[in-house]
This record gives sequence, C-alpha cells and structure tokens, in this order.
Amino acid sequence: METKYNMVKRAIQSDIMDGTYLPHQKISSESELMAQFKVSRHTVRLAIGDLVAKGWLYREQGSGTFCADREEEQDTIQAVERKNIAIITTYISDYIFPSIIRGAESILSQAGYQVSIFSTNNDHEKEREILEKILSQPFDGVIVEPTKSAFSNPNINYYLNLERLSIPYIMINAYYDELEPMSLVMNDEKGGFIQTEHLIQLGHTEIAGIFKTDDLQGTQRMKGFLKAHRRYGIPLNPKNIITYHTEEKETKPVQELEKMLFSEEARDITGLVSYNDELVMNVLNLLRNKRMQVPGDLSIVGYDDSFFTEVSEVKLTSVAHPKSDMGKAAAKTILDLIKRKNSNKVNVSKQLEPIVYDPSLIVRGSTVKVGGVEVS
Amino acid sequence: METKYNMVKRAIQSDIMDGTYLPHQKISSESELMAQFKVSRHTVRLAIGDLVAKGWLYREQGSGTFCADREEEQDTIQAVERKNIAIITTYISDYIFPSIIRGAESILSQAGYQVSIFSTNNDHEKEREILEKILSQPFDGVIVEPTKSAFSNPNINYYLNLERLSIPYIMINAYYDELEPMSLVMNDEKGGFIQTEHLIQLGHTEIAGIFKTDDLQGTQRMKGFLKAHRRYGIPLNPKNIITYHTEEKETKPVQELEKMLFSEEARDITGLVSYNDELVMNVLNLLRNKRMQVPGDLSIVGYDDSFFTEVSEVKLTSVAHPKSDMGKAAAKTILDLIKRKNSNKVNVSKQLEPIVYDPSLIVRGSTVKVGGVEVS
DNA sequence: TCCGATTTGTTCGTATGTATG
DNA sequence: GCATACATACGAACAAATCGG
Repeated sequence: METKYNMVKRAIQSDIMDGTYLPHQKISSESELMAQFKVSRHTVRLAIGDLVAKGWLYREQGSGTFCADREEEQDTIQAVERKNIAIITTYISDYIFPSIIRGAESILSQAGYQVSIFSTNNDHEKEREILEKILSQPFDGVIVEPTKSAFSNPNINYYLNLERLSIPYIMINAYYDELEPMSLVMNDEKGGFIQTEHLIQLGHTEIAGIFKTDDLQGTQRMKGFLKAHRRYGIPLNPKNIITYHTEEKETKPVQELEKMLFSEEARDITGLVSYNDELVMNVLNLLRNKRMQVPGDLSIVGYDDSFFTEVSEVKLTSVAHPKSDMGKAAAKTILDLIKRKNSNKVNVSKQLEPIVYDPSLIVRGSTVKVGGVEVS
Repeated sequence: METKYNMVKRAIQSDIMDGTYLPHQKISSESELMAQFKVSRHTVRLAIGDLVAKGWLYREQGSGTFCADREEEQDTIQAVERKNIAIITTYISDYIFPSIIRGAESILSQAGYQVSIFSTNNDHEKEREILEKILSQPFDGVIVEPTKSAFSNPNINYYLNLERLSIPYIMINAYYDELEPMSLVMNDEKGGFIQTEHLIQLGHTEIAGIFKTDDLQGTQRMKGFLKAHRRYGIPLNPKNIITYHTEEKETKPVQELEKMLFSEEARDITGLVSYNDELVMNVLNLLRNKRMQVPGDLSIVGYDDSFFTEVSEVKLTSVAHPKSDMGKAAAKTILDLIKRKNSNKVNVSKQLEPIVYDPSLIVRGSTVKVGGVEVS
C-alpha cells in the first residue's frame, strides 16, 4: 500500500523528470498541491521535505518551492567513480535480444562498466517508469531499444531530460524520429525490398507479406515490400498483406494467413515474406498441419537470420541481422560518447552520424523457383 | 531567535558529538524528548527527521531511533537509495538463461530493484573479477549460476566474503558443495534417470549417453543414467558414454557420436540420452547428413524442454526445466533473504532449505518403441 | 513605504496504523 | 496479547518572508 506523501513525492519527481518543472522554476504551492491531491498540508510538506533533503527541490520562504538544478551537483557525485550503463530493451529473453545484450555486455564489462538491464515489454507506461528510475540514478549512458517505435512516443520529454543532464544515449533497431538520436539500425526498407526481390526473381508473382506495424522495423520492411513490387512491375493485391501488433503476434498473423491460403476465396499464393523468423516458425506449424510443403508449395523468406533458421528441418532463407555485432557496436559507441562528454562537457549525442547496417540475404532451402524443384 | 526544533536538533547533535550517543546506540524515544524539551511530538519528529536526512541518525519502526555510524556513511547512504541486485550467469544469451533472467527481472523490477547482469563465460578468472566488482559496490543481493560447478571453486573466499558482509546470495542450476548455499536446482540425477528409464521402458537396451562433465548438472545426470541401467538390470557398455567440457561442445560430442554410430566398430545403438536439447540439435544435423531417421533409427531424449523441442521437425521428448519459473522463484527468494537480513541483522543465507525442482518428462515424437513404428 | 495577499516556517493537538520485543 | 516506539495523516493557528500595487 502506497502512502499518500509518497504519491505526492513521486508525482513531483515525475514532473521534474519529464521536464514539466525545469531547473529554478517554481512548482505548485503547497495549497495548490493540497487541492490537487486532496491531502492535508502536513502531507504535502512531508513530501516536499523529502525531496528538498534529497536535493531535488529548494524552498524560499514567502516566495515558493523551486526545482533544483541537479546538474552542478552531478559532477560531485560522479567524482565517486561508478561506471554504470543501462540497457533498455522491449523483451529481454525473446529471440535476438539476448545476443544483442551479450554483445554489449562483453564490451562494457571489459571496459569496467556495469550493465543494468530493463525491459519495457513494449509498453510505454513501463518505459516511463524505467526512464524515471534511470534519471534518478547516476548512469553514465543508456542504450535503448525504443518501445512501439512506429508511434509517437509519450516519453519524449524523458529523453530530452537525459540530454539536459548530458547523459549520452543511443537507440538500436529503431529510433524515435523526433529526437534524431545517435542510433544503430538496419536499413529495414532495403531489407524488406531484398526479401521480396528474391522471391520475384525466382518467378513468384503472388507474394504474401506479414508485417508487425507497431514498430518502425515492420513499417519500413513493408515499405520495401511495396517498393519491390512497384520496381518490378508486379501488381500487388492489397489482400496479400497482413499486419499485426505485438500483442496479437501469437494469433492474428497465422489466423489471417490460414484464411488467405485455405479459405474459399483462397488465392494462389506461392511466396511469403515474413516480418521475422520467429513468425515463420508459427507459419511452419500451420503449414505442417495443412500438409503444405516448404518450399515446394510455398517459398518463405524470413528476417533476422536467427537460430531458428538452422534448427528447423527446412533451413530458412533469411535476412542477416548484425545481432551481437550490433550490441558490440552500440557498446563501443556509448563508450565513445561518454569519453567525449567527459572531455568536452557538451552534449554530443547528436554529433555522430547514425550507423545503418545494410541487410544481406542468406539464401537457404526455404525458397525455390516458382512451381519448381528444390535447388539445394 | 532560535526555533524549538532547532534546539532539539542541536542538543541531539551535541550528544552524538560528545559521545553520549555512540554509533548504533538507541537515543531517547520521541516521547522522552517531548518531555525533556517540553515540545510537541511533531517538533521532535521534525528535528529527528532533519538529522536522519543528514545521516546522523536512523529510525527503526517499533524499535527506536539510533545514532548512525557516520564512518560507513558513504556505503549506507547509497545502499538505502539504490536497490541493486546482481545476476551472474555463465552465458547471458545462450539457450535457457534468457528465460531465467527474464523471470527474475520481472519480479525484481516490480519490487523496485535494479538488475545488473554479469556473465562469466564459464571462466573462473572472469568470475573472480565479477565478484570483486560486486563486493566493492553496494549490492543488496546476488543470484549466481556457478561456473564449472563440478570442480572445486578457487573463488570460494569471495563467496565467504559476501557472507561476512551479509550480502545474501543464492545459487541456481547448481551449487558449490563447500558453501552449502541457499539454492534452486533441479534434481538432475533423477532427471537423468527418467530420461534413461523412458528409453528402457520402450525396450531400448543399447543406449548412448552424452554428458557435459564440467558442471554439476552433467555429472548428476550421468549418475542417473548409470542408476537407471543398474535398476533395470541392463548391462551398460562404458563405450556408450561420451563426456565433454564446455569448450568442446561444438566438436567433440558429435564427432564421438559419429564414431560410435558409423565407424567400423559401430554398435547397434537405438537410443540416445542427451545432456540437453541444444546438443540434440547438433546431433540431428549429423543424423540428417547420414540419412538416419529419428525416431525410426534412433530415439532421442533431450533435457530442458527448450524452444528447440518445438521448432524442429521432430518434436523432441525432453525433461521439463522450470526456466522462467526458476528465475521468478530465485528473485522471490533473494527478496525474502534481503527482508530477513534487514530485520534480523544476521546472516540467514543458510537458514532456508534449498528448493529442488522435480524433473518430469515431456514425451513427444522423438522416442518410439525399439525397432517400432512412430507412436505419434 | 506601506498594505494585503500569498507562500513557506514553526508549533501545537489528535487519531490511527504498524512493527518490535 | 500487550505496551512501546515509530509511521502516517488530519486539523488549526500564528509567524515570517516575499511581491505586486
């Protein structure tokens, strides 16, 4: 059970961290806070007193309570050398993130840094909590994989606050456009393009595409999918595209595909471009039940070149993802930014050019010429 | 004009400075101070609150207010605000550890703790470095998966130091016998037993076993493998057993198996007990090249019930591993230990009984009656 | 320069909840 | 179970500083 003064305290801290209150700005008066939270003056003063003691606020009698400037103080704290870096991902255990985390951890621990991990579960609210935690502690740098990157982010202010406190951060896999942060991403549009191009060059003309549309990767890959069709003059039936959101990943895409392939109005799909390898595994289960052959009846191109490509019976054609290399590069970049910051004392997050990984296709057994025999 | 609470404050400070109150000694209770200075309780609390914030005193509900030991102030002041837990695993990204880490992270972050991760790469030297780092920082608890747990550990002293500093730690998957720590492990001997028993009950008598012998899990599973043979009166040819160390995992076990199955002195092996599912994947690749059918020609039992069991064409019979449940349980246990420590001020690491997970076999398509048809 | 409204500072009283020994 | 000690929360009153008119 949370205490009232703690609620007030956290609310004020939030307002400080998301930039509602800027340094030296006056915060709401005690009576305003009393009304706002429907608590007694005593409770408000208790909350404010705590924050004053911790150096978040300062009071001036007769004038008001003000947001403190915690930046100057930062230096003194940093004198105590504690090298700490935060990694925020959407999911810790799923899929390719462990590789990314491992890559980053190996570099960072070698450089004497300690790595703290956080996962948002692709939820903006959780992301906010994590950013608040990071802002209230002495982190030297942050590596973040954006949550629901296709949508505008309600936590932009927290990232701006990182900049204000000159804590370097970089984004991997995707980035929030508004921030123009240093980032390490794939050229996902090109990735989607070469996935599709590969099938087109094998003679496929009726190609289904399944894309996750709540992150930037998915929307970009879909863009590449469309572009390839246009480039090669292949007419694209809008019904060939299936989109889904993270929460639906276990159900909707496979259900929709089942409809597309096996319902009465089924069309003669011969190729499939998948958002990623993980999804292909679900698709393969469906096809196995329906006695459909891969690649005989359906050629499939995955994305990420994950371990799935090797363990399934049909080795999967897939787009290579840098994975642990990306993690390592991210780690090196953040170390570089920290070094620059400590020498220049200026915000350099945006001085570096984003690193864009060019995708390349790893052709394996899951794709063949349309109607054709396995190439192997 | 001096305020009342300031008088009380200065009086207490004086008593601390002139040695009337020694570190960790209980000071007068609030009601005593009320009488002594003839002020209200609120005023006393205001004075004490100030001194607590400045680190001169600390309060314990139900017990009293105590003089702080300002020698160790640096440590305590950080420890109070920073709820930090370390997780040490052998490998961060491989296999089932991501699930364990995720399970632990979800519980710990919910409890407001921050999770720092370290990986030893199964190397004692790296483990030592990590333990040194942890000992020099304010961690509240440590969850550790032992490195090379089958061997005696050269870093025992570091763990004893954790105990001396009363930092709770627990071990998962295995434990160093000398320490008798709180641990969460599987009954690996029983696991190896039921793997083998399953094949025996299907009529197999020539069963190969592959075990990793540098961790406790592997040696225990091998023990179960032997026990099952004895129990059922099946003679066991020592040549049916292959052992390997972590560094050899990509080469030796498969090479040895190839020799066992396909060389001139090959024997008629019909069943295979594998240290884990990951290894089975390598085995399956070998068998595919050799055009050997699973389960038709060889029945295979894996261990860990990992994602591999579901993605391969032949669904794998395997022993269930608690994975993220184990991570969650580990997190809850360490939180419990921290709570006890903060209340009792004694080392309680060893007061809890180790949690042992009983293994259970998940039967899928990779095992059939000897010489028989697939059961499906 | 003073006034009055606002805002924080100090102090009292009271009540109930929760942890400790 | 009980007394003790700290924790949370409400209410009220007056003091002292600030600021705009």
